[in-house]
Amino acid sequence: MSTRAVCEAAGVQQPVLYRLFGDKDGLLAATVDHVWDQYLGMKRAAAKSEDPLRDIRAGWDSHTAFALAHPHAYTLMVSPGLRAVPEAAAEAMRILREDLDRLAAQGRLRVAPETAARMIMSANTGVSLSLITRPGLYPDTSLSTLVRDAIHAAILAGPATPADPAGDARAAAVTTLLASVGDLTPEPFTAAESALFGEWLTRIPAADPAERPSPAEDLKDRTTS
Amino acid sequence: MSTRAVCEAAGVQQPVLYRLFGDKDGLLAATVDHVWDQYLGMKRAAAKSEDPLRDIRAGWDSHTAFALAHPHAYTLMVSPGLRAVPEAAAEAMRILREDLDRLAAQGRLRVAPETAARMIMSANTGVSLSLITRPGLYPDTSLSTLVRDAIHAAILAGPATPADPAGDARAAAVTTLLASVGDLTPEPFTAAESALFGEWLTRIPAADPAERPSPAEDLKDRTTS
DNA sequence: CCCCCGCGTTATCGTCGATAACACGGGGGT
DNA sequence: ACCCCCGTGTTATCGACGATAACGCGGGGG
Repeated sequence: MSTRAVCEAAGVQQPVLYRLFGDKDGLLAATVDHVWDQYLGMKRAAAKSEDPLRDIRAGWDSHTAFALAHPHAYTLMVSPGLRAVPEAAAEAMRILREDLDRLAAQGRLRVAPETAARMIMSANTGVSLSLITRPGLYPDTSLSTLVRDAIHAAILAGPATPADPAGDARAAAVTTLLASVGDLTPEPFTAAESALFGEWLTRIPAADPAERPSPAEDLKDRTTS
Repeated sequence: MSTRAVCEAAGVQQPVLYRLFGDKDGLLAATVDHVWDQYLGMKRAAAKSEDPLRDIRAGWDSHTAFALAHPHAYTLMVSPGLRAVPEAAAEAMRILREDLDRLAAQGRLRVAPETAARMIMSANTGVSLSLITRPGLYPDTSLSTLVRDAIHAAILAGPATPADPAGDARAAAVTTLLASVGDLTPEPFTAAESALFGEWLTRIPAADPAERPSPAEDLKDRTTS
């Protein structure tokens, strides 16, 4: 990317760019600020429900959806390249912390809101960046929901393993057998039997689907592209 | 960073750089490859214990420590800027997945090893990057441990199956699934499928501990690959 | 002994980031 | 009405950078 190219695209000459933004880094910084403004605008416009946990979940999903909808802008936003953009990032952290404060006021938080906010934000950016920059390694966007619920379960108070133990044990049994299905070929299973057996194993639901939040909620059209 | 500067620092002229690396991106790519080699070398040299969970925890901590020790190299490594480096990243994921496979073979994993590996890797890079690039927002390194345990708690099977360190997680998984095969009919299995599925389950022998690779073999196998 | 090719050099081109100097044009004080 | 003045945009230019062409040297094989 060259300043000449963006000036030609904007229909002006170079000096106006340097008058407006100082230098090239200034232009990049202004762009990043603009992306942060869009992000924060979406965050501030999010309607709040009476259940802070629901809002926090929606906040995570909207974060991931924003990243997937604007991958280049998002990588710029969280990229460490340019001069500091701490203000917008701190504001995002503050918005998240407000929801966490509400959760803490209800006695449902196990850790300090600041700590919970840092856990959520860092994990969320990590998942989003991975989904964007390594789609070959992370082909499934449901990863976002999995990590989200993992972090939320860790910061929430209450029973350590609230999920039903029956479905939990079943899921563990499925993964155990899936891990060892290779050792079962060619004895006692033929290759075809192992293939079908593995296929059936993946069809076993993990637990009662009504209990846990649906991961099928589409992340796509949560933001305006 | 200019090619002239690195050539002067190396005591050579520009054309040797272009002969060796093609162009500037080639030099950057070679640097990134070198960093990945260091990372993978550390990962491969890590001694494996008899407890895969301990190894996975140590792997997370060494990942974070590597990032904190070489922040610039790490940001280069995970930065999406240059041409693809999928091979080293895939190898890192494979190394992690080997530990997770061992965990799954012991019946202690709730999700598929691939899924668990992606959850761990994405969250770990997210935490490491946050600690590096936003030290003002993430002043405490213990964030890494918190997120680590959150992810691990989410992928680990519940406190069920406390015994069976010796090896019969497979048999336990078989009995678990046998007990719940009735709940799987008529969905997602037809009666005939459930019948065959149950029959196959009974054909699975108890795991033979000698069949599993020993940690020493594991290590040798890794270093040769 | 000479040839040849891997390796390094000097010299140069086009482009880029950044700035100096200048040109236009409309609003406010007298 | 006049002129001053500054905000805005232009042309011209500089130094540095990425990249390449052309050349030179030196040691191993026919």
